[in-house]
Amino acid sequence: MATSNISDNSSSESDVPEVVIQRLPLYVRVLSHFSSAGNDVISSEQLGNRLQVTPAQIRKDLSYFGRFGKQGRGYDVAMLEGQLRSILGLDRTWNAAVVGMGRLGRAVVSYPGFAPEGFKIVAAFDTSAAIVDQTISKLTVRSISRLTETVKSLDIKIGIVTVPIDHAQEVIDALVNAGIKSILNYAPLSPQVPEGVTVRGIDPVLSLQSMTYYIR
Amino acid sequence: MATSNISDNSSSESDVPEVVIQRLPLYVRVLSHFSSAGNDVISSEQLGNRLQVTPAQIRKDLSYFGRFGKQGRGYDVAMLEGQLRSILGLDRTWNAAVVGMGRLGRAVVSYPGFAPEGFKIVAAFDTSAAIVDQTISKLTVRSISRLTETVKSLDIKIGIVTVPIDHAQEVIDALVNAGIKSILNYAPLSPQVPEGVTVRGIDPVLSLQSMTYYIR
DNA sequence: GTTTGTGAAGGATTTCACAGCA
DNA sequence: TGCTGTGAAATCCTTCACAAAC
Repeated sequence: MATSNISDNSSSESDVPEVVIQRLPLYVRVLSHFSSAGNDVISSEQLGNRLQVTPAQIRKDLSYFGRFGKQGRGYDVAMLEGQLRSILGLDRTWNAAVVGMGRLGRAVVSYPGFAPEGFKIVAAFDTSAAIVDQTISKLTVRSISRLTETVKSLDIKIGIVTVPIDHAQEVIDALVNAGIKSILNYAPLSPQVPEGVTVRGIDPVLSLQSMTYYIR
Repeated sequence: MATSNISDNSSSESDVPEVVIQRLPLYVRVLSHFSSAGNDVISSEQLGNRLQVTPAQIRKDLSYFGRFGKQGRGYDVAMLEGQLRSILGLDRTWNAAVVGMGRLGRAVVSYPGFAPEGFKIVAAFDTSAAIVDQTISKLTVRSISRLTETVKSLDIKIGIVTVPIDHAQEVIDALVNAGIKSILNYAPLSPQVPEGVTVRGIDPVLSLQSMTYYIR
């Protein structure tokens, strides 16, 4: 986990390296800025400059999925963005559930950055009777006992864990039991998950702790 | 980022791979849990099990820094934790400044996870006259024009960027100009920084966008 | 002239496997 | 016996360099 803090337990990967998959969203982001700026063609060198990545790496990464460029010219910005979005599964919306409605969970459900990218938080869970049934950011908090049922009925594919560390593993187990295969984990812990479940950790302390090495 | 989303522009690295440095904080974390649980010896296999890392990798990682174990026995938990903390520079406190006191900045300054790990947020900055001079979580918000002066006077070594994307690069430039070498960036952008400055990005959307590949 | 796509080369990281020590 | 530390091997990832396409 850069920060990393990543755990991919997928079983039979096609054979695209995990690192490549993680760079694609960066490319999508730059392409979308580039097209907003009115450019409709981009070269691997221009794309690389924005991301401090070599042009060769970008071309190699893209070559895992097809031939998207034109020699002598570069890539059509809108087309490449569309292709990458489709490869990543970003050409649809994804429903997510947040578990843990303390300070952090509240911050997450009210974060305005998810929805524009197609990630919709459609349910919020907590154990505390004091919080269950409250309405937070238009979501009625549910008891965690209703997790599996809700995951099914609302077609939830992503779990976001914002509980304190001492309940994080059990919440992750519950999400896995409910059939969730993608988990965004804000708890400062490397959870155990079965094969086929992907966890990404968001852990600012871990990031700080590795940066200090370079300035100590 | 891994969570990825990392940019290390350090110049003359000793020659310890960056990935190794990023795993050390994970080891520290497990060691600290382990010692709270009352164990005083741990093997590379036990440590690896907790983190889904092979024992060989742990031993190899540690071997960059010295010989900390005892054959036939394992590692003294407290000793190893202390050594790793010292290697990472975690045996002291670090002062940090948050720039951008909107929703995200407020969440960051009130996050209780930094202080126990030795990261003290000692200053908060914003551009908006409406916010400057307000007190948020015991910090009086300062005008960004006082950045360099404050970095010096408060011995700030870490910058935390929580401004909107369209001001993020200029804020990062300002931090670099003020002499900051470690930046934790919450803005969804890969900033340009000179050599010798390390940036770690916290970017939940990017994490989600690479997970969907595996479930699409 | 420019820039892609890609085998081949190079470099980096991980894993193996075992000698050596407690 | 049990487990570390570490060269060597294996694997993985990045960069090179150039033929082909526009």
